[in-house]
Amino acid sequence: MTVTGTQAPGEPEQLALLRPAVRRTRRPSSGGTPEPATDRPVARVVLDVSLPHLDRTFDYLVPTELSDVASPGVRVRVRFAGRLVDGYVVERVEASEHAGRLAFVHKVVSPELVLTPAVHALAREVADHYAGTEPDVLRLAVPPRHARTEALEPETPTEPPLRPQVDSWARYRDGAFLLDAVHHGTPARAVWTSLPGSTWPGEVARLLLTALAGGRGALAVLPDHRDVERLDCALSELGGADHHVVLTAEPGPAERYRRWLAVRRGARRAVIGTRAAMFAPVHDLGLVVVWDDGDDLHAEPRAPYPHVRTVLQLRSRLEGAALVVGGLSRTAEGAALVRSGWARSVAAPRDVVRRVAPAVRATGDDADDGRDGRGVHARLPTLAWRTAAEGLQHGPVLVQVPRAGYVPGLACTRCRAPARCAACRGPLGSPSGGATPACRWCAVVAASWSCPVCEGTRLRATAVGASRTAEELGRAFPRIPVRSSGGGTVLADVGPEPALVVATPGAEPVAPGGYAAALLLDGWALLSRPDLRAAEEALRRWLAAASLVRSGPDGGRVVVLADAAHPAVQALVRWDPGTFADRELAERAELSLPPDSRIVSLTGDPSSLARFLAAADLPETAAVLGPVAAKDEQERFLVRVPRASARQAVDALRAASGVRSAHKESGSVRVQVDPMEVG
DNA sequence: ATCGTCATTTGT
DNA sequence: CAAATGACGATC
Repeated sequence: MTVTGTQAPGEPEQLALLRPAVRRTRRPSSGGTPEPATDRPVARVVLDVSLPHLDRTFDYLVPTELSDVASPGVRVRVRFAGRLVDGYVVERVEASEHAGRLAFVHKVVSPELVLTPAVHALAREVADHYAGTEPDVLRLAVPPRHARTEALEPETPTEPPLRPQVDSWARYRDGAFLLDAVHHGTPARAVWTSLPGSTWPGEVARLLLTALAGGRGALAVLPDHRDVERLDCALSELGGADHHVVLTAEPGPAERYRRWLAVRRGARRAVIGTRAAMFAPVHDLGLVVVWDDGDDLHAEPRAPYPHVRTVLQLRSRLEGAALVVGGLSRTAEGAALVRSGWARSVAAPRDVVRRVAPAVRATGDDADDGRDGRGVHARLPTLAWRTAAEGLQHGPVLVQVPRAGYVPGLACTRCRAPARCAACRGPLGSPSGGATPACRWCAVVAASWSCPVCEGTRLRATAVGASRTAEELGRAFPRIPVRSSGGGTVLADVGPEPALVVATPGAEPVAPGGYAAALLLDGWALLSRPDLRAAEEALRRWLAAASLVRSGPDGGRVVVLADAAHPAVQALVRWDPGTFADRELAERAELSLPPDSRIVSLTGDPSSLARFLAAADLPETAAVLGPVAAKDEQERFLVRVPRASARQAVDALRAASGVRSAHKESGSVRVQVDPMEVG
């Protein structure tokens, strides 16, 4: 349904209408001058205009004939500064505060209520947190309209399921507590470290079904489509297939909108999906889950670059929902939530972990490990070689190789510790052409570097490149089939027969009953990436691959090619991501890095950046690092600020964006709060 | 994009 | 000194 109103009348006293309904024009309303509605004639409208200084609501008069459909939540078209723009009604009120003349709502696009009060409030907070605008967030949160789909027969609602068994959650300390809280609608918050194996989809499914059984809605966000499919299967197996929808980028716009509408209309009370599902308008939300929060797919690449974990944190608070941050590993951010007392740690006791975790050994790529022969023998330590050969007698062997294309960093030649800047602790990089190394954050040149660990003075590049090892492995086992997963072709699963399964991180296929062994190659390169999350990320990828290996005492073997003394490697060998995350958090705090401090990256052309920073009234505690050169003749600054004054700094940067756009300044400045990759 | 405001220029 | 012009900022 579309009803069209007319433009604002040119008459002088269509003012703020402090007393509506008193005004009667001479002409009947058919003549082109609309009558304002008698009941709450003023609509507050969020405009789809992403200029920072216009990031607020604007008031419009509702014509009588639109009064019934112009409810909070509908899409509208309104005249704004001479042009028609899209927007959403977010409120209907008696009178406006606006001193000037109000224009009429031009048209109600559809009576469908697409922007719920909860999502409006969430979008506002997300915009504020990320120094962005609400319309930018709404573009991520509300899918484009598909008129034909709106007209279809609506889905019929389903009955909530009975309460499922606590079951495998009993293996976790505080697992039963968590399920109980979710069932009773208590907004519990947990950072959950899942046991290895393929049990997590069932465990997440039980969480969701428990929330439904308690009469509340539920939402789970996972990094990629394969993870969503696994959870989808688990829900079906537990008999919960009718209660949820899958929101991913896969289906076309019509199907996506159909599923989204089923959620919005309350016909489905649970949502599972990838990133964009974090904004799904679930009714009476009682539980939000983010799985594998360390995966960088959880970071939205469009402005204002919100992260799933952060959005769901805000959401759980706004909507009184329980929050579960889960994964096989644990991020420093997750550890920080536990440490601050905001969330509870849910993990299995050590003896349970030891029973189910595969046996992991580390082997350096140094000569002391001993090598024999030529070709792959020369490039692979004996232990790794033997593990693969023995594993292939019993089933498939997984070989994890890092994706090509990581930016090489610099490390100490002697002890291989990643080289950090003496001035700001940022990572050192080598400008092209092999010139003097310089900091990638603050651009200070490291003319005379010495290693703080071993006092070595020479640096070497830490390039990634040994993926060819996998091909050579294949040639070394001529009768064994080699399956490849990664890049364009990602396999969901492989058979139980012996095979070498070469996969890049995140693309590991599942093997029935688990792999007989896994080789995690190029550990050194992963660990010395010039990124503050390099170690955490390496462990996350290793745990993900190793958890696909047969568990228990007679289970599979895992070999990682990395220094056994490195904390991330020790955490893998001992299967103890919790302790590692605590350590990582403490280390980052010492270096004033996230999540202890907040980092905001500012990218743009040099003159815009200079004016922007001059206009930003940053707190005293903020450190401005840079500039360093970025792509397309741009520069980048990092603003580093302690958590306590982070909000003040972000507000200041948002205000500076407002000033910039109000003055119609040329050029652009991209503001990214807590970017995933720093370095 | 467009409209209104206010300062400045131009015409008598 | 009034009318015309233009720069600027808000935009309901």
